Amino acid sequence: MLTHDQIWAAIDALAENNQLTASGLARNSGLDPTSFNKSKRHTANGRQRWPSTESIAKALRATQVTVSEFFEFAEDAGAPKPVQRKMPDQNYPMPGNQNMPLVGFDQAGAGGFFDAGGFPTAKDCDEISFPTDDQDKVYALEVTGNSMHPLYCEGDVLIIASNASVRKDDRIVFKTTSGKIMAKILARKTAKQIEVHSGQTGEGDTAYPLEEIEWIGRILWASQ
DNA sequence: TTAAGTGTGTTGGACATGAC
DNA sequence: GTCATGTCCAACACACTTAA
Repeated sequence: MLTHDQIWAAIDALAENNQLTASGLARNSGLDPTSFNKSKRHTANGRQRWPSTESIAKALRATQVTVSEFFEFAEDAGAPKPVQRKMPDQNYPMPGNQNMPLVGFDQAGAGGFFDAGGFPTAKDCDEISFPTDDQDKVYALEVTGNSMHPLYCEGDVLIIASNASVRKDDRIVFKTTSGKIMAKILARKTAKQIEVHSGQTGEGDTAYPLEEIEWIGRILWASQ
C-alpha cells in the first residue's frame, strides 16, 4: 500500500529520471506547472493533498513510464530505478489510459465472477480509466458497506493487481472459499497459510489456511 | 568584472470545478 | 454548503547570458 509520501516521492523520482523538476514534469504532462510543487502537497492546515489518478496518468504518458514502474518508484521511494525514455520505443510501448473492470463489492463476493488468478471475468461490469499496460492484470474494486473497515470505507476505490506477488506489510485483498472478500495487511505468508491484520494497534494476526483462499490481490492504489 | 535582462522554478493565496 | 483537487496569478529566488 502506498502512502502520501511514497506517491509524491514517486512523482519526484519520475521527474528526476527524466531530468525534470516537479514543475517541469507537470508542464510536460499538460498540467499546471504548480500541480506537483511541494507547496501543493499539503493544505495550509497541514492536511495531505493527493494527486488525482488523472494527473498521475498524464505524467506517466508524458514520461512513457508504466504504472508498474511508477509503483516501483513509490515502493522504492528515495532510490528510483534508472528508467529513462526520451523517445518512443517499440520495446517500451507508451502506456495510455486503459479501461479496466470496475467491480462492485457485491459482485466480487459472488461466485464465478473471478478467474483462478483473481481477475474479473464478467464482460458487463463497469469500467474505470487508469494508466496501465497489457502486462498488468489490474482491476478496480469499489468498496461498499463497512466490510473493509477500518482500512477502507464505503466509496473508496481500490486498484488491485491480481497477478502481483505479495510480501509482508503489503495491503492485500483476498477472497475465501466461503465467498468473503477482505482487505487486510499481510503479516506473514507461509506454504500453508497467510496471517493478516487490519493495522489497528493491539489487534492480533488472523490466520487463514491457503486452501481456504481462492485468490489474493495486492492493493496498488486506493482513492480515499 | 559587473549590472541588466531573461528564463525557469518555487511559493502561497485565491478561485474554479465537480462530487457528495 | 463542504470538501478535494486543479488552475491562475503575483511575487520572489536563482542560474545563465549578454553587453557595457
